[in-house]
Amino acid sequence: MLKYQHIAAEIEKYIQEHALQQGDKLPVLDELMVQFGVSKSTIIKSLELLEERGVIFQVRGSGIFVRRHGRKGYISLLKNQGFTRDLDHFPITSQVLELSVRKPTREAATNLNISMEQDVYYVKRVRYIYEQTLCVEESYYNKAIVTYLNNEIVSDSIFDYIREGLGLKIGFSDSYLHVGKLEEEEAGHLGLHKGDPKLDVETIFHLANGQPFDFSRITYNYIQSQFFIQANGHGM
Amino acid sequence: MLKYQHIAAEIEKYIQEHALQQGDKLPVLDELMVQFGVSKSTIIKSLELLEERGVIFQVRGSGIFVRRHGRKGYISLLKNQGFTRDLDHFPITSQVLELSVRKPTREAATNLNISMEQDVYYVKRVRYIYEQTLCVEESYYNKAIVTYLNNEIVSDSIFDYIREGLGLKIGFSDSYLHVGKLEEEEAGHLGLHKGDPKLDVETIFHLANGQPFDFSRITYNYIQSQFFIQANGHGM
DNA sequence: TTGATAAATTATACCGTTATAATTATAATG
DNA sequence: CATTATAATTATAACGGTATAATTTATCAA
Repeated sequence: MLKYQHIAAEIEKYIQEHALQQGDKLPVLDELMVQFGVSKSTIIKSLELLEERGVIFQVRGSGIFVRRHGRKGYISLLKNQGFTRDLDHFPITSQVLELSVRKPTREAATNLNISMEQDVYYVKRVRYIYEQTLCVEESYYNKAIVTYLNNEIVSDSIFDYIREGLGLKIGFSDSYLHVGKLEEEEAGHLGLHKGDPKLDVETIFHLANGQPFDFSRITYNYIQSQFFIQANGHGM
Repeated sequence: MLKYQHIAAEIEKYIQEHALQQGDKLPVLDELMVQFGVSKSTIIKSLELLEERGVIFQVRGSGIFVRRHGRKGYISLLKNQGFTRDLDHFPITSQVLELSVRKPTREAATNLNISMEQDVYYVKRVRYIYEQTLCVEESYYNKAIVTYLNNEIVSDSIFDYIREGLGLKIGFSDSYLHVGKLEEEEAGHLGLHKGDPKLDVETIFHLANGQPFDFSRITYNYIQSQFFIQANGHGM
């Protein structure tokens, strides 16, 4: 693990263990430098990482402060690993409805940037939180990249497997959100009624080298659907 | 304007003017250094900014590449200025339903971190795209920070006024999303029916020094509601 | 006490450099 | 020709430093 990542993790751990609240001040830069025995630029890199993740914010001339969202049980739309992290104190289970190799739909092929003759893994899952259905997920994985999947992997965390099992580096993702009304079939899976509200999230996941490897559409149960986004000033 | 911001803007302009597509390669670091006549760290800072904004991605050992989302007409959930930027080719208009000084609700007071006796500006607007209603927005501005508002400002861009008119620096924001069914009153404003789907987005906007100054809830017309989010690997 | 002014604190911009890791291109090998 | 080894390219990590801008604190004057 890189120095700056390690330091960032240490600082984050410190914040959690000491239950620091929004606005609480952290040690100043020079102090952190001495404390961790690294150069200024390394500390700055760590702090930038934490700022990007929404853990802290920095004010020139003033200091480094804790930033914490108060609401629990919300799913982050930025960490694209979703539930596993945010809802880790909640009992999440998966039911695999289908796992097969097939040809992609036109839409999937376009988003994965492959031809319609190339093979993909198709995965359809229902996710539960407590006894309630959380969402239905349909995913297409480019089989040229994600060469192998089985029921065990798919029941667990596919992304962990891609990282550790296949040794691939996951990069960025583009998500598109739509609100609409449930179709009959979707409503059945979610235990809701046709015409009820739904949130569809389409995401294209890319490797660190820019190749798209996963196109997925998740349909959320509107009753369980709470999301949050932390935006930083630079994007504005 | 800072050097690295200026360079980032130049690079972004270059990408747009030359209509570069996803995957197209930009000049290498050393070349950019020479081209802009600045040090390596400054170029790196510019590229980090563009990466954070989802404009480019970098691959070690390979190069700097263009990243572009293909779909038009989607509202970014990260640039919290919303429409003005994303939909700037679409005719967006506002109708101010109310502008008044009042005491905040308990919820607004909590989120603005003030007491219920302190004054706030209350703004209620409907936003239209083409002839369709896009959303209804209710906002509470801490009057101790946003000292003055009038109808003209509120019809235009409140955030531009806060930045330029009041000289305040806007920092980060926390947004919370819920999907639900429209109430009678909301449906009326949006030209929809009670029980139709809706997306509620609550956002707390902070100044760069961490003070919350605006708490707003936007209810979107589900028919016009298309959003996108670009996530970067570091957050994962 | 108040208000203005100066000083100290603190994060940020920017410079320059060395070392390293990932990728890609090239050469060597069978 | 395919495979492997090597070299070149390229972004990233990490060091250390000076200058600057924003904020907070201390100082002083009224």
